[in-house]
Amino acid sequence: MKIATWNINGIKARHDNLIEWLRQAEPDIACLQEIKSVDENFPRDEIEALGYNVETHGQKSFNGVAILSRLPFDEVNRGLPFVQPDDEDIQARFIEGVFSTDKGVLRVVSLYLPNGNPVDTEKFPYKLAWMERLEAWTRQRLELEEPLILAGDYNVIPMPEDCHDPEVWEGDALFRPESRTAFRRLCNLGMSEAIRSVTDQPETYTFWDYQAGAWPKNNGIRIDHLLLSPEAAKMFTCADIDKHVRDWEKPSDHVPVWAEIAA
DNA sequence: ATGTCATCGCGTCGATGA
Repeated sequence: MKIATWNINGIKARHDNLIEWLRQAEPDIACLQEIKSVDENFPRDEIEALGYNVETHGQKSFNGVAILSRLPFDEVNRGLPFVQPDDEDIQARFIEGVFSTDKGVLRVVSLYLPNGNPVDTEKFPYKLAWMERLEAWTRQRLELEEPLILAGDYNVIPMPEDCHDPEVWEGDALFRPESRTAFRRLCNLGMSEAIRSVTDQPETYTFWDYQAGAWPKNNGIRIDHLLLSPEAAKMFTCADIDKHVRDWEKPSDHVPVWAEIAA
């Protein structure tokens, strides 16, 4: 089973690219971020025609996540649960789907972690608080001892080798020690990272800025990740990045990342 | 670390977010 994640940077702008990629890559489950659309406007018909069930958690203009799945959804949960009762999450950044496979239950999350810049505004503490909530949620889910995959745009550069020039990223919310530590804490719960399970190569990127010729210069960063619970990691077979998609007409600034598990 | 892009609001561009 192939599970992919892709920040498409707007479903309206990326519709044709998404359809083409689904045809070529044939993921069983595709987690999308930044659909930038309300649920009613998400173009489900053509995607459903390709054999996918579609569940979205959208909002107007910004954010928005979705899961496309060949397997039917047994359960869908929208929004990362609150830690504080007054901490109402109005930003659509989290959706969980539950599926039944031959090997049993499979849980997949599509998440879009807050960017956190500029760091001297309320955006950075919001990012860190969101990561704390994600860690608490994950800790609870791990008690179920089920295959669980957290896929999405984490807006975190885990290590210096995950960017072209670490000095440039010094102080940025994507590379701040607090962000990296929070990501590491999540991994240390027992979640393993799909791409780093198959390669330790530097310059393994998932995002290239639209600006300053970042793509032709390969000035990229690795911020899209798939984290696997121990039960999912046991079934893990391979992972890769669909880098070629960045060369298409009207590309997203992110490319798809995928993992395959024997289920 | 800016050679950009997507979205919205009502406007043919500016603000905003990334």
